[in-house]
Amino acid sequence: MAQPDTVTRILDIAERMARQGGYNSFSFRDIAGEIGIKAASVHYHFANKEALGAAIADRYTENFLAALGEPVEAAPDEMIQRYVAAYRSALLDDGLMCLCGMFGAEISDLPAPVAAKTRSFFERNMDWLSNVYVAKGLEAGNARVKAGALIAQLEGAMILARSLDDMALFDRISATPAP
Amino acid sequence: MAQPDTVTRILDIAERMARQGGYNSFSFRDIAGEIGIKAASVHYHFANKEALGAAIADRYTENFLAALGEPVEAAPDEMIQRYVAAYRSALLDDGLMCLCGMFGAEISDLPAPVAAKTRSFFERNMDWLSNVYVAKGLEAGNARVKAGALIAQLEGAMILARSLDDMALFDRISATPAP
DNA sequence: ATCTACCTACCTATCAGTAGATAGGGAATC
DNA sequence: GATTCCCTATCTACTGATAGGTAGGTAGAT
Repeated sequence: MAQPDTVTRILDIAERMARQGGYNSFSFRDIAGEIGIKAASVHYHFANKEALGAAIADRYTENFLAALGEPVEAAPDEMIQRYVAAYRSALLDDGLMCLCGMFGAEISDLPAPVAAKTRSFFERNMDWLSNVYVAKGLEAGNARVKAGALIAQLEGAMILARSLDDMALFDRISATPAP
Repeated sequence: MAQPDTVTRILDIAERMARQGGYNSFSFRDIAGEIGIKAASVHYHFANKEALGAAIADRYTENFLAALGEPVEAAPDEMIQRYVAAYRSALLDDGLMCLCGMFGAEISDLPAPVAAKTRSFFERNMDWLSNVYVAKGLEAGNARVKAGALIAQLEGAMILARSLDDMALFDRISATPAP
């Protein structure tokens, strides 16, 4: 079997629940129940809910960026394709919303540490994509807006595809300039 | 004073709370407290939470589409501008997320009636915008994807602008083609 | 006399969080 | 080699707050 350790299982379950229904949709009780331990035992690993929320946002960001590699690792167009593919995988392989897209929508209601990690996800993604667009020849300011436009479109495309229950729409949108 | 009636106040408060933190962030208790009545009295107007959730999604959709007018009311480019302005107003005038963007992110965790209203918001918006793009000369299929791309970008731009606390980013993104 | 819009008073379920006990393992001490 | 001690990971048992929801009553207007 080689079950992952308890901390990993807590993070996995909390992340999955949060990516379905947001910050208020995961609970210590449900997580514990799924693992087969008691809710109080989850508190041994994560002092409180905002610590767990921040932990899943942090892990999500690290994994996401690690999967992307360095922004200058290949030709800019290939890196952009890779960026789109990362969202595509989150949507289709996981069958879930982007965690930070979800938290981003809820940002004004999140505990400060969770909001900060969410913001950091977008800042680091903006930086990464800006570097790609700069490598493609854009001026820094324009690169940043272009980065924002792509991130926005991909987050929105996830929402739209899931709401309309039409996953193929994600691919069609992510290949289309918006305005 | 001319306070709006209780039903309207309930809807207003529930909508505002939902647009901040999602479906799980508004409660009969909080709504009642803000109006100055008891939680049980809110149940007189809305039998249960999913009825209230569906009601705010429905009212939001109707108001949104009413503000847009008919898709062929003016030149296509002007209608697109008007569409962008509707999101801009939701973000900047209200200072809130789009209700259905929020519900769309949470769609897999919503009670069926609320999910249906959310889906309906996007379907009707897709129809409306598709008509604009058709009027602009696009073939129906392409118009639909173009519509999806713009809706996605605007929903995502709201998330991004709020997460990065940079409202000007919304305007820059909504004027920029994404991929 | 009925309807509207509220009320009090309650229910059961769930929430995050805490205190204190315990079983087992490993390491240091005798 | 046995004993002591501590650490880890869990447990039981609880708290106070909050959730959605219900039953039944009531004052005032039509």
